Amino acid sequence: MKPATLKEIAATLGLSISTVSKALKDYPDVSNKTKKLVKELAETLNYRPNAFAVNLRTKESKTIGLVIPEVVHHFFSSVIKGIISEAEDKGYLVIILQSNESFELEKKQIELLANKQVDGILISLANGTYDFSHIKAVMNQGIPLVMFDKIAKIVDCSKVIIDDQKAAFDATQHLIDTGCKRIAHFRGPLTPQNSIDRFLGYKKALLHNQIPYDPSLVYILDSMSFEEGQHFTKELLKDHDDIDGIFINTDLVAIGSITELNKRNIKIPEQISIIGFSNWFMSSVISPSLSTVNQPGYLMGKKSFKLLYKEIKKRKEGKKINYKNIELKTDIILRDSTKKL
Amino acid sequence: MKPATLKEIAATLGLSISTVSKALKDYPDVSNKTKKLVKELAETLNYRPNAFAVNLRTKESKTIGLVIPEVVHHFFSSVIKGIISEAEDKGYLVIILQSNESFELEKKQIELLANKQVDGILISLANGTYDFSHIKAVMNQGIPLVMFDKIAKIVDCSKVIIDDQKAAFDATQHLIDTGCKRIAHFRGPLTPQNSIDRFLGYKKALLHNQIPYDPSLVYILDSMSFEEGQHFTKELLKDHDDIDGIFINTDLVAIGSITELNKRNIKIPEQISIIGFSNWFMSSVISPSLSTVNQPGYLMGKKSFKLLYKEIKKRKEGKKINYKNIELKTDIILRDSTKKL
DNA sequence: TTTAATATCGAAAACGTTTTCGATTTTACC
DNA sequence: GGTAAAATCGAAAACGTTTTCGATATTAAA
Repeated sequence: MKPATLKEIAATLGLSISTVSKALKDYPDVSNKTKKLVKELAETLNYRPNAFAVNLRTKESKTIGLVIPEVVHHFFSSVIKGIISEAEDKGYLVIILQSNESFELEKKQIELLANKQVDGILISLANGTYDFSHIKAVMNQGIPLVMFDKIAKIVDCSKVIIDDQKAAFDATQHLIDTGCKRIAHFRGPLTPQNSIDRFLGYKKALLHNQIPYDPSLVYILDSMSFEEGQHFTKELLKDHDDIDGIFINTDLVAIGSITELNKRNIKIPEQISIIGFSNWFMSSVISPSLSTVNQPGYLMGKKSFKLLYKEIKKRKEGKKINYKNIELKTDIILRDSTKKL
Repeated sequence: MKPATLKEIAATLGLSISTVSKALKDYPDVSNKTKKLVKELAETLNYRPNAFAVNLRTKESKTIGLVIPEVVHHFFSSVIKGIISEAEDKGYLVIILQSNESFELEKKQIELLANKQVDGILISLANGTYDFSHIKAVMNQGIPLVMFDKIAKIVDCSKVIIDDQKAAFDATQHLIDTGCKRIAHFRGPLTPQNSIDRFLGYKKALLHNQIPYDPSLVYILDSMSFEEGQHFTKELLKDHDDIDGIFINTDLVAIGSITELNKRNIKIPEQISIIGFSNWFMSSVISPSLSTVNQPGYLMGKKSFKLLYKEIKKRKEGKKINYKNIELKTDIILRDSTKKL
């Protein structure tokens, strides 16, 4: 049995399609009597407006697109959850696509979303993204877009981020405050902004405490995986014998590092202190538990959607959109992988 | 600047809308000459078919809906990844909604998806779901639907699952094989099928080894959280002093249990062996690392979409749909929380 | 040169909705 | 009873596409 349409309701009630439509949406120019009639019949026929027709007519789908580097990832899945719940609140659905940290894939996903005519796009950039014409292209098409977490400073659009530099500064400072003097840094790839900013925060903290910056203590990681954490810890121990602290870009890597140090019976934090970044759940349950920077994923998701929602509304009203930057607070979670103050 | 339409291309080329449409889709009844003309102009105008119009006309959106209990969850995010990648391969996009294990929310999400006219629905049921009329309702509307992992036996539809009972049997048997004689079980809530099946597998293994089944050793958990793992471990130790093994429904809970046992300096596995379920990543990095049942989330996502895709195709061709059940293989991952054989 | 076959195109309906604007009817007022 | 105002409704266009079917133009066959 086919779903009911306005035409059918109109026909059985001897009304026109237009009055039926207006009755259901409580237009002032239809009498209460017919409104009741229409609504009752709509109810019994279980009438649902055809979404495709509504989309075509109103030129909006109440759907947004989300592009993230990786789904199986504690931080990003928290963001997803925040976005979905906030979106649902406002009557929007979310299509999720992942770039696998690949520029080419990211480009493809963005185009897919543009072709599907989503009302807006939320994106966290892939590590491999070095060119932003695909982003500018969809923005030129008039599709509202906001970046979160992994952003590009060069692109003119709304963004919601944390202050990566400050967070990294605080993390490094904590290592220094607890007595570390030779502090290594496992950083991310060269391009993503937050990997740059965290590195700068690390450097700044050294400078601020008159500790000489030694480039040989900085290791550039590629995939930010558990295995890389193990591998570069081995490298570090091979290269240096005087390390007493490591600031590591991501918890997952830090956990790899801890695993390796545990294997070698190197005492954490007595011999080497470790501080991570992101506050993955598992950081609280490994041993020793990992001190880290808390990155509010769920909140970031909520804020990102809210910002996008405002832009979607402004666009519909034909108003000018002023890009906004939101910076979320981070804090340091002290656990057992760093010494007590 | 507005996006180009067929009408515009037709106008500037002095053709009709229909021939332009047909030219772009390589219909045989339009000459190569005009095909080339049309395609070139479409290219330069960067023509993209209006998705809303196509949806309305073809009555399909190339979009499916996915309802899961929880996004921030290692197993489910693996499933999501599998679904998304397989769907994209076939030209489908995925709208994700979460039920938060609530029946009411699940009902709402299903209706949302039905109203959006997705081409199909993938669902893993909430713990709280006791009635299935909302599922049957969308199926009666002709929307293909397949269940995965948390299914309901009573509903007649395609399903992809693991053999929970066998997996639980194997896990329990492994405890017995390594010398455990008083084995407790932390199970999930009463309703979900896999929580029932895992319990039955546990019981069956006891029976199979002539170990008496003691109901006081079975604890019914509600939220399957880390905290519940800690809490019920305390309860268990309070209630019994002769436990030498626990089979725990979910890794996250098992990790809570390990944390509690570690805190009390109870040696794992020497005093108490633990085996979990699902193989979350963190299970490999806590200490002691957790023996567990490997549940292939990514593969389950892929298989689920493939099954749904077949049903969508069959429906379009007007053919009858035969529901299928797919059972995926599991295996036991032996780590340090159980004794060696 | 006529006829039949084929190649090429366009008109038009349809998908189901929203919304403007004009037409008709009812009510209020003097 | 007549007029103006308000209330109530419907016709119709529009959104942009797909597809059927009929019309014309071109070619091949006789």
